Amino acid sequence: MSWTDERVEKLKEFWAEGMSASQIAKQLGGVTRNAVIGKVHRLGLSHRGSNDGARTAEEPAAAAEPEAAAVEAPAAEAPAAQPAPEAAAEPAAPEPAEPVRAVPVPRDPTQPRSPGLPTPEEEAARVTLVEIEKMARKLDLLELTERTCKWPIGDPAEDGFHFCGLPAVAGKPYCKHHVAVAFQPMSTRRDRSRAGR
DNA sequence: CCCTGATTCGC
DNA sequence: GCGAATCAGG
Repeated sequence: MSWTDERVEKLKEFWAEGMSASQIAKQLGGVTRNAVIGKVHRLGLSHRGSNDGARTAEEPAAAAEPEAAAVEAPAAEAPAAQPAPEAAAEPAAPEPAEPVRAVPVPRDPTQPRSPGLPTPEEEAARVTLVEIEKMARKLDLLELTERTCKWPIGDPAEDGFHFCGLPAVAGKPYCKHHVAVAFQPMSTRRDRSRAGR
């Protein structure tokens, strides 16, 4: 791969957004973080903190690039409710390098659930969640990596919001505990709706 | 050990 | 110009 115009543009964009070199490298593909860093330096856009004379592209989350826009909250799944097929084989599961507020919290353990179906297993899962949360590393958004559990804990809008942060299962965005609750196969759903087939 | 960016230097 | 290897650090 070479530094085409587009790729350089993305590089600038990502770098400006605060992505790490390795993250950018993964995003772009075909390059290593070293390549990215090298290019960044050659472009003279090192210091991210201070904007140089030229105005930098500071699009919050430009919907320009489909790939770039693919920066969805990895925890966008509805935990304990439906399996997330995305984790199966995803080329890109970029870290949220931007303020994520659209994170569907796994449910505040203290809050009652949907009145109607407190499934025994859901109940169990929920109880388990609070247990897991107790041992969470409580990582900040910026501290997340591909090897840390990205299970959100708390309300993103609130103060003590954090992520689980325990070692993530290889290839999945969550730790083994949260994988267990997040990727529950359609189970104990004995309602065999005839309509289904 | 995981990760970060910075620098060097042969290509 | 490029980027792997290396360095220096968290």
